[in-house]
Amino acid sequence: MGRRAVVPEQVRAVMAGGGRHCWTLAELQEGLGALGVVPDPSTVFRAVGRLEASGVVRRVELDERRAHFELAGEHHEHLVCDGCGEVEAVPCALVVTWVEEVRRECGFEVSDHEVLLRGRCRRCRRPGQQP
Amino acid sequence: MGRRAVVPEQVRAVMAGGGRHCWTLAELQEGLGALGVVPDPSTVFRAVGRLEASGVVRRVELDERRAHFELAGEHHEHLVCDGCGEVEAVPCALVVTWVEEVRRECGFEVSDHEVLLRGRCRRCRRPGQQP
DNA sequence: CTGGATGCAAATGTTTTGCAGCATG
DNA sequence: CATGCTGCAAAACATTTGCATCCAG
Repeated sequence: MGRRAVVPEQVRAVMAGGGRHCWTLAELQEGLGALGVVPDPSTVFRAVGRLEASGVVRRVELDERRAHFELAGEHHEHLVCDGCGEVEAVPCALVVTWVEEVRRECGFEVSDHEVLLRGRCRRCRRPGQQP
Repeated sequence: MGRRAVVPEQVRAVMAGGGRHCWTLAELQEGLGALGVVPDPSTVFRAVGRLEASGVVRRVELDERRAHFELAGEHHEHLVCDGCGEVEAVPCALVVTWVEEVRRECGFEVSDHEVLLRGRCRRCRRPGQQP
């Protein structure tokens, strides 16, 4: 019964394959285009919505203008470079201690965290390469 | 020469006075209304823009739907409660050590940070008060 | 047939800009 | 006067929804 959903799996493939840590809807659509698929924006929107509901994809609060998503299994903290705008990632580890302290001192039960660090990446810190 | 800008200072007053940690443009306009001023949304937008440019106000990436702002001097980390939606704040301290480690291990020079913790606040953890 | 995914178009909500008017120095 | 803030209106932009269609079981 019903039609089989194909776009969500393609979106997942794009996110797993690309050299990007987090994706906007437009970037996902562009990535799908590279696979020869050109779905409607609303279809991408709904596909990501389903992936998010099923826990495969995670919403990331990175930029207040557009939504960003990443694969849920790949959670990491984000380093946004003021120079080139690239988004690096580092695995989250130290945050755990911070979370503990918040629970103890504020009575706040943390279930999810997001760390955003802005600054200059190694490349942009090298002189002669500033954008 | 020129007209003296009045709205930016009023916006600043609202942010300094209210019991809120960060403000959307709409919330700022509402706050201004409580002071008897009802400027146009675009005026609030430009006022915040000026305050941000002059370093008085800081943009906070909290929700991807609307922009949030806080007073630059009052930076803190944010605790967003999944229950009531309230935004608490804790002063940032431990983040410094984390920042150090990122610089050392990733070569990333951090100039700004933002920590977002989601979970349940003390009140919402108490049974019988879940929204 | 039936249920669900998809495309198209339009609604929504917020941010952003263009332009004319006006107040202030 | 000349500068630059302000309001009004509209544009721009991304998200979200309604509806008709199409496809697989």
